Amino acid sequence: MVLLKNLPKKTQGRKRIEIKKLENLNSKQVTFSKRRAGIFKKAAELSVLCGADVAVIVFSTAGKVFCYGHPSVDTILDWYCSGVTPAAVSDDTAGDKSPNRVPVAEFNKEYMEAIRELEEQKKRVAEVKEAAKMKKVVMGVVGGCGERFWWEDGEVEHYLIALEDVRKQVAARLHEMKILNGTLNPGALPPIPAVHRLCHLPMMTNGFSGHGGQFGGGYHGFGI
Amino acid sequence: MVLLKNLPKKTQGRKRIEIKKLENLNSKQVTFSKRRAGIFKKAAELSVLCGADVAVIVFSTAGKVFCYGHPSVDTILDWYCSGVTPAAVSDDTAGDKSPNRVPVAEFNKEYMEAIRELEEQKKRVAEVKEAAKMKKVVMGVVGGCGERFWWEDGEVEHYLIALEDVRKQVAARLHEMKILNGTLNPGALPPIPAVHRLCHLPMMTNGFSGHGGQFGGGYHGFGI
DNA sequence: TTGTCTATACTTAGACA
DNA sequence: TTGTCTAAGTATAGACA
Repeated sequence: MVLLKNLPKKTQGRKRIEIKKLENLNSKQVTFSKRRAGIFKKAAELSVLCGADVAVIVFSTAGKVFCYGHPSVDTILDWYCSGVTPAAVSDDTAGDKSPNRVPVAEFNKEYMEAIRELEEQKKRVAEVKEAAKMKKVVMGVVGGCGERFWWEDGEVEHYLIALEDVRKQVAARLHEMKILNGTLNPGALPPIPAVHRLCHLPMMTNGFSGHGGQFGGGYHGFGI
Repeated sequence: MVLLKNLPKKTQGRKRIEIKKLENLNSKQVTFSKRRAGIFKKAAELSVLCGADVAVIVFSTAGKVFCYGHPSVDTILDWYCSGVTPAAVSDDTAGDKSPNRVPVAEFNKEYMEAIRELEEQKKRVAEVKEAAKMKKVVMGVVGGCGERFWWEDGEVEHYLIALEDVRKQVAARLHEMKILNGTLNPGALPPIPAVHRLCHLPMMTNGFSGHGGQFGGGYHGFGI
């Protein structure tokens, strides 16, 4: 039975759209805002529900950065970049048969070729590395691509770590709060100083024993 | 009018859940899989619809890494870590009044304090930096946290860049394909070698002129 | 660990403020 | 650029394979 009352609808409601580049600038911006918030919320929910650690980084076409991370974007990036995952830490000399490698050998020929080339490059790097006599120093990158320096003592490292800790706390507190409710506008943030790429967590090379409580208080409770 | 036919429903349908830690291991794992896929799909859609560049990194509690990125996770991380965003590149000496800074001055006292401490740390680092006589060398980190070395010539850099290019292509091709359809299982991936944190894109310190076509062919078309 | 199948809960396009 | 309002398009909880 169909109601023919034909009462005027206030809106047409949501309309299906194709997933393709939005041409209208305004709707593109609006959609970007809404969906970005949606993704952050989903990420936060995944984090809470499953205890997962998540980082989401989004660049708008205008070049603005938006990000979300739990326990913090930097923490996730540190883990990711240093490959601290137990399941992922594999012996690089084991070759494709290692159970820890991605089982994509059959993906396609192109992939196989790339892998081969990758291994070759690795060998070359290893050679050069050895040629460099393995000279080791403590070092870091500060302030951006153009401002590299190095030192051999541990003093500077101390400052850098302290610096990072502070920044982490600030960034984490800022982003974590109320993301779940969509209340906080996860706005553009200042870029992470390159110093954060410093690999200063040698104790984390083979486990995750310290996942949760990096910042003492622990703002796992998304509340507030 | 209510239909009292009372025909047996096949399922109860989706049920509302609280956003809190799932205790049941199995449902936690299932939820993790489904929602993770959902987020990747959303990220891919955002990327296509709005031309945004996105990276999503997820660590399961088991320590597995799952990620999605467009144009690639590494590219996004490079941009993020080096702070190449036009809108985000600000004069660090400008202080909180700089229009490019996040307008969160009023966020709360804690934040203000943290910022203050941050600035102090920065000064200290700057001091030490100067004390180090700004000695500059080309350097990198290869293989992980424990294997640092440096060199002064540009030859090694060449290899490292080549290495990264190859890896980028492989990773990008692997993750981008069919994420939109949820067809490809965005499985756990090998960790990014620490070498990727090398800041080797000095030409990207002040603009985004080369966003899209990093890999020649350009796999913007998610199709296939 | 992933795919399928409902029935629902949740997200969001479009219009407007 | 964000919030509101609807109606409709989607994602997904739970059960099973």
